[in-house]
Amino acid sequence: MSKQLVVLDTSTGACCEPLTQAALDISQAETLAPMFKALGDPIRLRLLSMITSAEGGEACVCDMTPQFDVSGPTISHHLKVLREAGLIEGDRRGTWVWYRPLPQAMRALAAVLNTPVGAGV
Amino acid sequence: MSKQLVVLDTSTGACCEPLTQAALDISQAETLAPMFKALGDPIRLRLLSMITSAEGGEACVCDMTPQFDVSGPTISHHLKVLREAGLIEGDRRGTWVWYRPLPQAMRALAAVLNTPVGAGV
DNA sequence: CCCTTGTCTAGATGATTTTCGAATCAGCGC
DNA sequence: GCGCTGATTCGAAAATCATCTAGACAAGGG
Repeated sequence: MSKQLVVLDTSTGACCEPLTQAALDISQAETLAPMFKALGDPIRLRLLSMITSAEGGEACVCDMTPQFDVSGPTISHHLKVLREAGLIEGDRRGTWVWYRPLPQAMRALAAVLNTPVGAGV
Repeated sequence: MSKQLVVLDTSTGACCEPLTQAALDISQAETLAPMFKALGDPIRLRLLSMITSAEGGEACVCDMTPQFDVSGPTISHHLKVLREAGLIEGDRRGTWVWYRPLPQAMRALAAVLNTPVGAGV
C-alpha cells in the first residue's frame, strides 16, 4: 500500500507543481488506474465527496446511507471498493463505522490531472 | 457537452482553489463519474498521459498504438471512451488522426481531488 | 440472555466492459 | 481508378461489475 502512494512522490504536498512531465509508465498507470476506477461511479464519487467534506474530516456510514436510493449492502460494497483502492479508511466506533479520506491518494490522483498540457515540449 | 464542463465552473483556471467545500450533488456526481471512469483503465490512463505530455500538446494515434500490447481496434475503442467522456478531442489530418486533451475537463476533475480534507467544518 | 440496530459478507443475476478478428471508411500515391 | 496504409466500426466471446436478498457479525439496552 505505501508503495503505490510514493509512485509519484506526492509527499511534498504541493498541489500546483506537476510532479511529472513525462508520460506515465506502465506500473504507474496500473497503480493509479484502479483508484480512478473507484471514482468512476456516481455513488462512490458522492460517498468520497461526503467523506472529504464532512466536518471533522470523517463521516459515519449511518449518515451517508440514507442519502442514497440503494440498499445498505450496496453502500457497504461501494465503501469497500473505495477502501480497497486506498482512497479511504474506516473504523468501527461502538455501533457505527466512520470513514475518512487518505489524502496522499487524493494528491497522487490530482498530480496526474494537474500536469500541464504539452508538458513534453 | 459544454454543459458538463461548466458544472463546477472551472473557467477561472485556478487549480489550487477548491471550488466547492460542499459535497457534490447528484447531478455533479453523474457528470463527473463517467470522466473518472474513463481514467479507470491503465491503457486509457497511459493514452491520456501520452497525449497531455506530448510535444505540441497533441499526439498521433500512429505513435501511440505501437506502445501497447493490444490490437489497433482496441486502442481505437479506448480513445473513443476518452473522447466520449469529454477528456480529449481528435481530428484527422491527412492519413493520421491526432488527439489533444480538453483542459477544462482535466481541471474539473482536479478540482474535486484538490478539495481539502474536512472542508465542511 | 435475548432483542434491536448498524454494518458487512455471501451468493445470484442481469448489465456493462474489454478484447479480438473481420469488415469498412479516409486519404494518398501510382 | 487501384491499391496501400492508418483508423474506425461491427459483431461476438469472456470477464467484470452493480445490485439485490438472505444471512452473519458486532455492540448496546432491556
